[in-house]
Amino acid sequence: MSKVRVRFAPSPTGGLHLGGVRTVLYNYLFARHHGGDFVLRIEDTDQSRFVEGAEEYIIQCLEWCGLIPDESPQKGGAYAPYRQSERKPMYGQYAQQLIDAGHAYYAFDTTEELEQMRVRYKSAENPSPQYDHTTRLHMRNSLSLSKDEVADLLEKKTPYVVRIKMPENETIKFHDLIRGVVNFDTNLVDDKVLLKSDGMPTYHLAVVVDDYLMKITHAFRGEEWLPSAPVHLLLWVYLGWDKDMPQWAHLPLILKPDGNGKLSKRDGDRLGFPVFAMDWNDARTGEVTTGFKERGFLPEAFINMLVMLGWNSGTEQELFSIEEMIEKFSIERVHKGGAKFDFEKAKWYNQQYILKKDNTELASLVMPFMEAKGVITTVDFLTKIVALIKERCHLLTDFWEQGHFFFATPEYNDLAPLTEKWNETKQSFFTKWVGQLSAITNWNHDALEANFNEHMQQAGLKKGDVLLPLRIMLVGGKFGPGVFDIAALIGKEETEKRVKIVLGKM
RNA sequence: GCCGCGUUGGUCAAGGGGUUAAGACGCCUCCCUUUCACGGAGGAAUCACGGGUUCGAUUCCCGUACGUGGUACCA
Repeated sequence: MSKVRVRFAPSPTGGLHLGGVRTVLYNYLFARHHGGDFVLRIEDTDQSRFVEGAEEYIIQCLEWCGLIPDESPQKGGAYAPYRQSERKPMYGQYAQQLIDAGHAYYAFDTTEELEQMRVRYKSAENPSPQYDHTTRLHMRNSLSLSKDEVADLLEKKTPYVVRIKMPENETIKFHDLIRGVVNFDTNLVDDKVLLKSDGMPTYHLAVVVDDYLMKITHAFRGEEWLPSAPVHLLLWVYLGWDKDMPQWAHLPLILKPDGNGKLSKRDGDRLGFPVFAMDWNDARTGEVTTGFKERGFLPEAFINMLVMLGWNSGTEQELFSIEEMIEKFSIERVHKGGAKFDFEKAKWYNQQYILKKDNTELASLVMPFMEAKGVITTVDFLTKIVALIKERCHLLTDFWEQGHFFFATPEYNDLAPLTEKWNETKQSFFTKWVGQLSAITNWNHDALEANFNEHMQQAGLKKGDVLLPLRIMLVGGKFGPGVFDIAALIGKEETEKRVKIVLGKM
């Protein structure tokens, strides 16, 4: 059996959708599992949709995810070039081969003529008429025109496209790795354009030619490609390459959490979660769309969450290292049905990885998020804080929410929980306690707690009376890790300062 | 409209002719902790519908419904 070769073939038109990353993941895992190659091919045949920077962005996303291709436009490889725009000269001959064999034909119809055809044949039973065996003889193409007319049009450099001539009354059958046998009736498939008037191939021709030339053995793509699969199957046969045709797998869609339908960037904006892997800065509109990375996800967690969206190992295991995924992944265990994206579950995955992560490493990952909030600190100090608050953080951005009081004195916007149950006893207890703090020589958690308890008992108070007030004084709210841990970390002076500030407000 | 694909709790899902139909997220209760969280123990909640086949269907077959994708010189 030949070496496994798979490919991810995005078109550089915008942000990298989480469904795209999952397709990359499944390709990558499959390739690694079988000791094969993973190729990145850029499908930029539509120059009108080309977006500046999109290709570099895709590469960066793959790097962040740790899904590095073996061959790519940047890296090169034995099958270069890996950008379809740079492969343009290669497609024409195959289109010609198809024409010569009678499996494709020239079509000279203008956009307006196509539009007229659709209007003319449109009816209640047939709302979207196709360019197919029922209509092609009524159009201007090398099937309906005489040889001389065609030669003349060609001679005059009349713009044309090349269309596949779909056969009549045939059933195209193929085996999909996920869905099993799938059938299509060729009468219902239209004569897809293979070569555009600008000489560029459409996806349909390009995907077949490139998969053949690049010796792709397994082709994984989204379910939305299933209806055009018969065109691709036929092309493999007509070009005489069917012995080398890759095995197909059409991946289920990732759906929006509410309602139905494919998950789109809009849903993310609407429901408040990212859809793209990384921030996407659209050069055309100037719009910035938040990505999972910038939202505070760890790449390992992002990948783990994605692998489980449509695949499972058949066991109860949910957390997998990339090595385990490679070992256990199999395309046959991919679900047929689409999966609704659940941001809560995504956050849970991230939390699991935060909990596992070494504190020092975690601190360096959290650092940029702190700096973005204007916090200036050292990895050393941040490591201590991260250790204390990590178990209540789902995202890297949560560390600021949960720990900002370590870096700045709280603003005490809401002291109501304190004032409600405040009294003279508490006032004098805290005044007295804060007054003797300077005498404490070993400023640490245990010593502080012992000292506090001693004063508390002398004043005839209980933990329930004074612990929460102390927390609010130090933190500014009813949250955070143990109070004495906080006091130990922020230091004696800051502790004194905060207690006095609040005492002054009571 | 037509064609393709799909349908197990709110979500991700295991399973597959006879089961108390796993597990996870989320939700609820309790324990731990005098905050929150982590951790622990419980709980509510599911086989879209109708026909077959069968001693027996969630599982197999056929319909229906619903959803979704496609029906471009976009991928």
